[in-house]
Amino acid sequence: MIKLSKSEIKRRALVDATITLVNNSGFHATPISKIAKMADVSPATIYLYFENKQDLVNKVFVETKQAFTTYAFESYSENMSVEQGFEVIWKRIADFKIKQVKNAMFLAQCDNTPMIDEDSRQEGVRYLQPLVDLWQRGKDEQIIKPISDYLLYAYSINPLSFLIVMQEQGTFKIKENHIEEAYQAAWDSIKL
Amino acid sequence: MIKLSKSEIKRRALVDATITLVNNSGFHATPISKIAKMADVSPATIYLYFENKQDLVNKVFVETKQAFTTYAFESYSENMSVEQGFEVIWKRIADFKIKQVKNAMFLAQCDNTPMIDEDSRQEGVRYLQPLVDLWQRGKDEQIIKPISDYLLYAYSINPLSFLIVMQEQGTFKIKENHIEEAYQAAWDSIKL
DNA sequence: AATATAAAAATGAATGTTCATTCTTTTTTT
DNA sequence: AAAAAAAGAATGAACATTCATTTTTATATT
Repeated sequence: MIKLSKSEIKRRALVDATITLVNNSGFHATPISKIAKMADVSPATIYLYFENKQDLVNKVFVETKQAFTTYAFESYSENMSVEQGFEVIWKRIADFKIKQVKNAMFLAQCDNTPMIDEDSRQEGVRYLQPLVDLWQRGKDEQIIKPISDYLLYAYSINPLSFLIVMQEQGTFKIKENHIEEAYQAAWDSIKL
Repeated sequence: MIKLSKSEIKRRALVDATITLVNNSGFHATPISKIAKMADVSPATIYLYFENKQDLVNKVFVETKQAFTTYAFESYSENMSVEQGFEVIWKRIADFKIKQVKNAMFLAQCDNTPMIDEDSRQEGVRYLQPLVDLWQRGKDEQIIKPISDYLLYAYSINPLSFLIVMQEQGTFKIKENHIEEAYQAAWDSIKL
């Protein structure tokens, strides 16, 4: 267990409070004062860690996206077959979204909202490069449909976000067997 | 051409301004004063048409969702085969999202954000009933995978939202042939 | 048809609150 | 005892909503 410095603990509390409150009320409906209170810190202290409110949310977004993709590619290696690679990545993504619902919800809101600055949004996209590369290989080897990466993403990865949002809104509960079904649907829609 | 009353014209201008500005900046970052200005109306006038800012956005959401589903089911009839019915509905939805990007964007933001009150959100869901009924028939006739409606939606309908959002963020341009590809991927992922 | 009058619709300015950010002082660490 | 970190209160701007008037519309009367 790595010992965190006091300021690192504080910073994480801020990041965590931001995610929780933005999930509940949205970015602009969440006052700095509330984030400070939840992180048990003075409002002024936030400005020692971040330039301003916008910088705070941008950084929280980029860091969360990075944590997400790191998790997603954890058990993937480039010398796997395309099908195996995709399965491994897909299932890690599913795993992340189910185990870290809060973070997944936050990312979903960021992706569909003008809340994050364009630069940070772009940075978030770049972390997905390994998946894009895998798809390219899949197209070259004629294993994956020769369609745009956006279509591939829309049909194989993005649906999970929708399911998580639905789950959080309380209308739908994801069960064990759903994951396998969802994976099959994902692969069916992109395989050649 | 139906002649609209003066107040109906004004109301529509308000609805339209709301959608435009919420798309650009998000709900809480959009002041009533700006909506009023864009609709060429005094801020006070908004309160003659809507109870308050929250009521405004709730109503705009419900009405836009209704317009969307009316459009979606326009050319569908219950005596079509399951496959034909699905194709017809799917393509109308695609059509709506491409031709009415602004409205589609707005709905996507509403779906992923705590901006809309729970009641209005629920009301929006109810309009999709005909599609749910069609899926039930498809499952009974063993044409569609026996999986939850949420999974079916996630894999066949929702991906379009993602594509539209990407298109609007300027990273991706939907082309004619994409639609057919996307439809195939949608059907592939839900058919038995 | 023209005018007068009442009702309705719309307005711009005022109000009070909320909030991001800054400033000065205090506490903690080195 | 100096430097760094944190705090709480103060500041000023932005905003949703309301209020007192003005403008427009509809109706009635000549």
